[in-house]
Amino acid sequence: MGATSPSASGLELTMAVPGLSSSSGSEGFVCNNNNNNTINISSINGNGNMMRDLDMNQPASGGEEEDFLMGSVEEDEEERGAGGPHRPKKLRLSKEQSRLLEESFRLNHTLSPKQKEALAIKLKLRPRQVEVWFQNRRARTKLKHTEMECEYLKRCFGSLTEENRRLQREVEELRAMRVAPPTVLSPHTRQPLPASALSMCPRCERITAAASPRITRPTASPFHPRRPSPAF
DNA sequence: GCCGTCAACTCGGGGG
DNA sequence: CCCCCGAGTTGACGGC
Repeated sequence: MGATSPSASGLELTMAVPGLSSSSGSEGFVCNNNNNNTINISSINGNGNMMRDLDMNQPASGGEEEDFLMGSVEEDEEERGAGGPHRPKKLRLSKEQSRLLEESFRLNHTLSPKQKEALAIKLKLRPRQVEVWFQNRRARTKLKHTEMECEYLKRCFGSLTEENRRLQREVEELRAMRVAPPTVLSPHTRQPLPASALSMCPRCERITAAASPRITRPTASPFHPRRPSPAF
């Protein structure tokens, strides 16, 4: 589904801050990535994670998307914006990053700290970003599953409603028959069977002797084979 | 302009 | 107390 395909067409990640601990407490961190672009991290959020002033996106310069470190960073763009606390520009993971994340998600839906660290280094993301990606990915998976389950239950509800209606009709018909109940003779004794021994075939809607399959059809059950019921 | 997607956030709770 | 997680929310962004 769409979860695996980031719609980034032309926007690529440019942030690269490998090896930053989420509780390092350092500020004003600046580093260069492979494309000689600078990343400026100038503040820390409440959890001790550095979240602000990360310029992560620039329009791709028309190059190959293989390189997940393309693009450039404008320094301090956030700093002059309104003064208040603003989110950094939205990170769009590159195709390669998404692919690798999906791949590791397929192998494992949760990451150990070591795995997280390794993956973060591999992807040139912060461990926190990898962690968030996995959290969101799990949430998306669960949501998708819930939606599928919901659709399935709706279908079940529909078919059960229909069956309920049919059974109600049968009940009505049986009630009507009580006025003049049919006499079914036992094939063994040739005596009339009690009403409790009778039942209605739902398909042909004939009264049959429920307990003995040999009464009306020697080789089969008194009822026709059931329609396949929805599998739970 | 609206809407869907998604990275990143807050909050509360469980486990060690 | 710390770390991690899930749930819910926010806000940037792209597509229409």
